[in-house]
Amino acid sequence: MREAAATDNRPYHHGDLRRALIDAARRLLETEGPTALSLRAVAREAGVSPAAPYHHFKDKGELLDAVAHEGWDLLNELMTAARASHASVRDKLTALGVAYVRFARDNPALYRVMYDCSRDKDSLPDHVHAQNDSAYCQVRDTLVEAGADPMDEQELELATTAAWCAAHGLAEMFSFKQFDHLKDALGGDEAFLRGVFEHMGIFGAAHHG
Amino acid sequence: MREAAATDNRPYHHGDLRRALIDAARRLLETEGPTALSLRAVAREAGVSPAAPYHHFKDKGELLDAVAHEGWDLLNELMTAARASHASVRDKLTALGVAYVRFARDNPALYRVMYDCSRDKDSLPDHVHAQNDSAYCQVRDTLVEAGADPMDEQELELATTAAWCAAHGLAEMFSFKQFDHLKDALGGDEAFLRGVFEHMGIFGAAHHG
DNA sequence: AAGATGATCTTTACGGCGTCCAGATTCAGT
DNA sequence: ACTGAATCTGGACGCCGTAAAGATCATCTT
Repeated sequence: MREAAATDNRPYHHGDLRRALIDAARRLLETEGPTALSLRAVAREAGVSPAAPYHHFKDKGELLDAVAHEGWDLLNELMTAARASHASVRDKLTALGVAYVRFARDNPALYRVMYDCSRDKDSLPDHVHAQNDSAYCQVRDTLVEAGADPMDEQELELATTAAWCAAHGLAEMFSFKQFDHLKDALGGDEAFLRGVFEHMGIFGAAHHG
Repeated sequence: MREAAATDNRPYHHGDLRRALIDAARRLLETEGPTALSLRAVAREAGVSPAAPYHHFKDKGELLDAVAHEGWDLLNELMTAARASHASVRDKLTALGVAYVRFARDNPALYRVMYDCSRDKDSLPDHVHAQNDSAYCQVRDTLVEAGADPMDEQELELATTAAWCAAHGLAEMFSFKQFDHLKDALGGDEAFLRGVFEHMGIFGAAHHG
């Protein structure tokens, strides 16, 4: 299987295999789900031998880390946009929570990889928690805007952590069919989200009534 | 618990292999972690051939389902006890939340299996959500005690769901080392838990000053 | 220009996995 | 005691992650 075929423009050395592998992994993740995401399948999808990825990633875990990294970046972007597109502090908080859960709903496999990678290391990636434009910091800063005392660091961290936990919990519960009838009764996913947030006293969704 | 005769005494037909397999799985889960939990390893631990489990479980998933089932039962028991051992409604709610997260902290591998099995089916087990003494119903009933209107079914379900999500989110975040400094600053795991719950407006942990 | 060097990719191989199948063994009902 | 069903073993298949050794190619040195 040398070069022979003129149509097979793939050279022996792939241009940017690292990039291609990450893309292939994300493609597989969307189409086949997380259980189908084997290193060999990714290599196959990228049109390369099963051992090729080892020249770009130490092991399967490192490839998944790279995929997860892009997931966190995307989430950070979405939350930045959500925060920016509302005026009042209350609306910003709600929008942040809704954007978070919506991301998890729209990218369930990616969301899972993001937390699975973190769990394997007992640690979230730095750019999720520490970095300035991280999702964590966006929530924290908005809480300060909302009146939290930035001097009382512990309370502020607790409140941000509480918000993060609440959003993550809702994101994971969201897909269970046990809540389908509630979603229907309330008139859709979005209303369900806001309804739950209302009761969490964190994301302060608009209360009706 | 029936013992597995390690000597040559073992009869061809195991007494209760189904039971022994579940116990072996739980033993492996505690000692080796969730990644080491293969069907073959479980069979090995139970002193039986790799194909033997197939006479008691359709596939690996069904064995995990059985393990998860016992996990939910244990969680239900712990929450029943937590609820019963406090007088005031507020203390009951706090105790329920703390018991939940404590269970996840003390049985991380089991907790993981419980939700992985559910996610694979997009559905929580019935006896977790519907059954009368389920964890869900315990929280819901306590919320009614706390003054929630049982006639307003939707609001009650939303509040219970919010509590569930909050507890699950905290349970999953708990192990990340990002929060270690907060735990230390607050004086331990327990204080951290209560601190977060305080901000969730659900489990109504001990009032702030 | 020629050759050496190192990076990249392939081939092959190993052990472990989930699962199926054909036998061996034992139990239960006649 | 005989028969049939239930239970367990041994072996096989194709997948997986990973490692080692060889093939191919880009680049740097001279």
